[in-house]
Amino acid sequence: MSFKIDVGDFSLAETLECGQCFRWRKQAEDVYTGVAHDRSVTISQRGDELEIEGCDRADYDAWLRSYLSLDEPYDEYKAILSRDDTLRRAICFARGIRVMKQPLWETLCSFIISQNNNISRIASIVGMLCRRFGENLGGYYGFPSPERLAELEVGDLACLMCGYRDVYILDAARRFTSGEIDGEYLRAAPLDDARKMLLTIKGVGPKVADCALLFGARRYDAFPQDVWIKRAMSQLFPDGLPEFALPIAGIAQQYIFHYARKSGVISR
DNA sequence: CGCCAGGCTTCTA
DNA sequence: TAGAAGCATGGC
Repeated sequence: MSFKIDVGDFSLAETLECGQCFRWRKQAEDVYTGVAHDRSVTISQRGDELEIEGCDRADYDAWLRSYLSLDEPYDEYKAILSRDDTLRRAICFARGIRVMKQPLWETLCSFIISQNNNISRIASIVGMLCRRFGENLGGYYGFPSPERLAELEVGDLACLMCGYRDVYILDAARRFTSGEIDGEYLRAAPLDDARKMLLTIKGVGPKVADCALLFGARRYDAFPQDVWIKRAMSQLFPDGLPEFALPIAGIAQQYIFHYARKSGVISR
């Protein structure tokens, strides 16, 4: 069973391959399979049409639409950001990118793994983490809960081959389980206070904290700065982003990140 | 062999 | 308090 959805100004490939998520696999050109909300979903895009398998329309309305941020006013966001010529160029380079809304724990854990690592290996470690510790949902696996991981010892994570990040994952899982890390607070508190809460986790610094806030807590004012963004900022925005962009700096961040990595305009 | 990857912790001056 | 070394692993 499958159904179709019309979308405008959206690219499945750009959205899933711009480095914000790690559980989607390309099956063919513009065809991707991933696990979201404990379902294995396959999405194909042809033009402005998505064909969706693995969930029904009610699921789309309940969570998939929001997961892909198809419920967000991107025409408006892009119009605001395009007031700056450089931002407009970055957006035009990959107009179909949307910042997804992923589960907080999955996002935090994935970006802890991401540190000093490359995207393909991040995806491989996350995949292993799910296969080994996630719930078997019938041939595919959910993302393991913090409670599940919190009961493990460091040695149990050796199978992930994630190096020194094993202790970070466990610390995050335990702090999440204990309630010290509170999703509601992260979504509602002033950005700096939310960031401070995340920074108390071992192995979580400013970059990972901002990724968790942007991708996992819908904090569009968070602005993760990795090596590519730092290069892009010094070369394109030496005085920082224009002020009107700051409330949605995180949206701008994703266009800049992709532009910096793929356009060839930014040098190392 | 070296360098790099969506960094962070720890040590040092 | 700023800056550099050290850190696991794998691809090139």
